[in-house]
Amino acid sequence: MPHVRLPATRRERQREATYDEIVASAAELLDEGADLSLRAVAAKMGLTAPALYRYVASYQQLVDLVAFELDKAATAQWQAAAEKYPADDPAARLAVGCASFRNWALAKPRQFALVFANPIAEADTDRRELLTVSTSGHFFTDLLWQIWELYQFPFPALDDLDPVVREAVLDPLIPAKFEHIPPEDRGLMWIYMRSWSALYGVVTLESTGHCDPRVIESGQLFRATVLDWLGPLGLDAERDRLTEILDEVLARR
Amino acid sequence: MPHVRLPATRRERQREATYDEIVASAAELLDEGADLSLRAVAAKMGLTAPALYRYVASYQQLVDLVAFELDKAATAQWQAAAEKYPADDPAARLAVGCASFRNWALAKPRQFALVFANPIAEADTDRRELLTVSTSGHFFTDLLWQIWELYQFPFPALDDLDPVVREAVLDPLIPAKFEHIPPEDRGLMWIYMRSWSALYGVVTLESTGHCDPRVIESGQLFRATVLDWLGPLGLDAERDRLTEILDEVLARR
DNA sequence: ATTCACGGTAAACGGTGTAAACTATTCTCG
DNA sequence: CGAGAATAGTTTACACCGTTTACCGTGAAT
Repeated sequence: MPHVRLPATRRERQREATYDEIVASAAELLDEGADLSLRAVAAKMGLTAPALYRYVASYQQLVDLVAFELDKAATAQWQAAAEKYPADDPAARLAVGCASFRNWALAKPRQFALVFANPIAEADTDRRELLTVSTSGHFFTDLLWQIWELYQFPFPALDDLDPVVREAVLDPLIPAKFEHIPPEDRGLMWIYMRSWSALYGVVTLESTGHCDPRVIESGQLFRATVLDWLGPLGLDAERDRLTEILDEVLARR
Repeated sequence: MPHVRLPATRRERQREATYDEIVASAAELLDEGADLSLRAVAAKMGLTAPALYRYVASYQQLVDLVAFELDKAATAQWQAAAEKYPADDPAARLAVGCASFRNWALAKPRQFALVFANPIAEADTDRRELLTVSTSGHFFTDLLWQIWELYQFPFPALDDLDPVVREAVLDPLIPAKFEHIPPEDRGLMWIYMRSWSALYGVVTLESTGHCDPRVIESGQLFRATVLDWLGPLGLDAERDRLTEILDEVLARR
């Protein structure tokens, strides 16, 4: 029985494989330092450009597809690294996750830009929806939730939140595993948004190069930013241990 | 005497004017929502595309030129807004500056991406040099310096800094007015890098749209991020006043 | 067995950045 | 003043790009 994944018809399986080949070819292009283009992807697959339109409605959709899969693949990588620490040590896992995220962003700035710096118009609801299923978002929210379960750090009560923000944390439009968080604990999502903003900020600054290269090399800006969050996450007691873990992963780069 | 600016020869003046027309045309294009392209700029000027190569060696250089001028123009705007508060109130000026920066980034996301999210390879020394003269950087470092003169907030001693970082603050490769800061006070630059990283982070997150639109609309993420920096900048006593100023500017959007 | 959807092709359009060769104007210098 | 050089344009051409249209096999479904 040759590894049945879905009860898909033959044609459907073929189609799925073609999608895989599309993102594989795109990933190759990016790794080679070439720009991502519809025509180049088609050529690499031995297809003519218009053929790709059977799979993707526009160049933008190709980009979104590739971005989604790159995010997924990268997250799997961070997750694997994080799982060197046991499931009952989510703080260590988060430290590894953050540092791995940065390592990836610095190693593959073009891929990072594609996934995380790609402008998304407020009006474009389709592309917004794509955002909500981003794998990396789920990875980080889940870790934050586990840390809270263990360390019970404080977060704002719903009543203390701005009404608009309250709405946003109750029914998030951002990537997050929030379904299992009871509504009254959704203040946690605010902590998530704020910490993600901080992490996203340094990493974007460093990955796009709008920063002194020596500062990037030293990793101090990133390190300081992450360490500032240990307190708010109730991890003060773990400071030394987590710092060591962080430095170890950063050194791997 | 008709406004002599430089003892330039006739041709040089003509050339300068053409440069101005280039950035003006490019700015128009962006404001119209069209993409920036060499050919479109040329067409708008009534020129043929290759003619622009007399002024700019490549498309990338055109982008850099436009980015530089957009940054300059935008900074002038923030500065004008900030100067509604007196020179001896740099804290108020910084609050206005930060909020104006955000307002601009949200109002002109394409321009923001051009100036601040435009990837810069570490190797490209020419483009790196361009960064060091960016107007906005000078604006913010200057304000931070003035705030320090007035409030004397603490900053790390050179000896407490990572050696690589110490090098970077002593001889910065980033946009900053640092010449008048005595070497022993260059720890200030570290505070600048950290605070700029935080400001850049939220604003980029919001401007590129990788964020819940409702959270952007509320301004709470940005507000909270900025307010977190009042403490480190010695502005705790001014908290209420500065918050009011911040909210007033944010409401202008 | 016929129909029809699917996945591909070729050709074409308008757009992009860039290189080369050529030309007209204008400044500079002997 | 006139010759020569530098400057600022042109035309033409090339190789890409995304996208549309019309066309055509093959294979699945009725």
